[in-house]
Amino acid sequence: MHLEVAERLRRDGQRYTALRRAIVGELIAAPRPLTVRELLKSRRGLVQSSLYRNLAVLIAAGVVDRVAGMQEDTARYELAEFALGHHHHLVCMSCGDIADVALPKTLEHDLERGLRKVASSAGYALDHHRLDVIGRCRRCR
Amino acid sequence: MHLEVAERLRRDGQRYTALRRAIVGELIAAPRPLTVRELLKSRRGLVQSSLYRNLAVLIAAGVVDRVAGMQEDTARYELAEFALGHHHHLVCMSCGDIADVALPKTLEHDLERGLRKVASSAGYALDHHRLDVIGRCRRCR
DNA sequence: ATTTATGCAAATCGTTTGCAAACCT
DNA sequence: AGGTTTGCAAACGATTTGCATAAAT
Repeated sequence: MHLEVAERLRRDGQRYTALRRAIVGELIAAPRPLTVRELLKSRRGLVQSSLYRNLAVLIAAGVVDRVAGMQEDTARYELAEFALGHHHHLVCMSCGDIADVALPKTLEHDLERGLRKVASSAGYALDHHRLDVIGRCRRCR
Repeated sequence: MHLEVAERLRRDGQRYTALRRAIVGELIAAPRPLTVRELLKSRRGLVQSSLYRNLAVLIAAGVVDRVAGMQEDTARYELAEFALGHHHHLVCMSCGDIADVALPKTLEHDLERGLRKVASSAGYALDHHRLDVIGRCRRCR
């Protein structure tokens, strides 16, 4: 994975520094998208501004995706699709927790096809979509 | 529409003040979700804090929904589903513009069914979903 | 040697809150 | 009067930026 990431950064004219490697390592280890606060706690001595700057670089290089939580005041970050595959998010409306989910392939396919049509008939060129499933997690039921 | 809104506020123990009426009026007139900045410009003398407070009241009463834009740093507001019907958003990844769209009924229905299954098998109780279609609008093609 | 990344502190931006005056019933 | 809403200013929290130092090529 690190090799792939390094390659993507190189293609974008960016270095794969120790800090970036550490951040990517955390994201690889995490079972779900992480907030900046979580990332900061995971590594002592990690500085906010550097973290934000590196996340921006990683996003620009297509290595990381920024995803919105329930209350959109705190962003979360996860590895990009090339690493995690296409998926969506289950968001708990009570505690804000997030889990990754994938749709059945046929449904995802139908959806994709429908969206392309809907987008083009509105004059939009479809790039991608994001789908969040809002509900209550096991603990918050 | 204002009658319906008044009723919902009343049910929530809230008044339908002139300011709230004005805000709802703007949202009714708008062809798409509006930002706080847009709402502020639309009415001279409208104060930020009052606007935010009233939006909170309207959201709590189920009259308004808050929706996330592309770069989730600026929220947008629109009338709730009871007024606009269930729909999704086309978001321009270049200019950030937003348009409302609906999926074909059968697709929406299949999606709903699939999501319920996916959610429950992850231990979540489905509440609702949000689907954003990201692309480039006509002008940004 | 020159460019790029980092840490630290200060600045920004959207949003929220405290408080006193205005409003409604 | 008694509780609610409003305006204004200050407070907040997430994110960004300026600048001097450290690291990488």
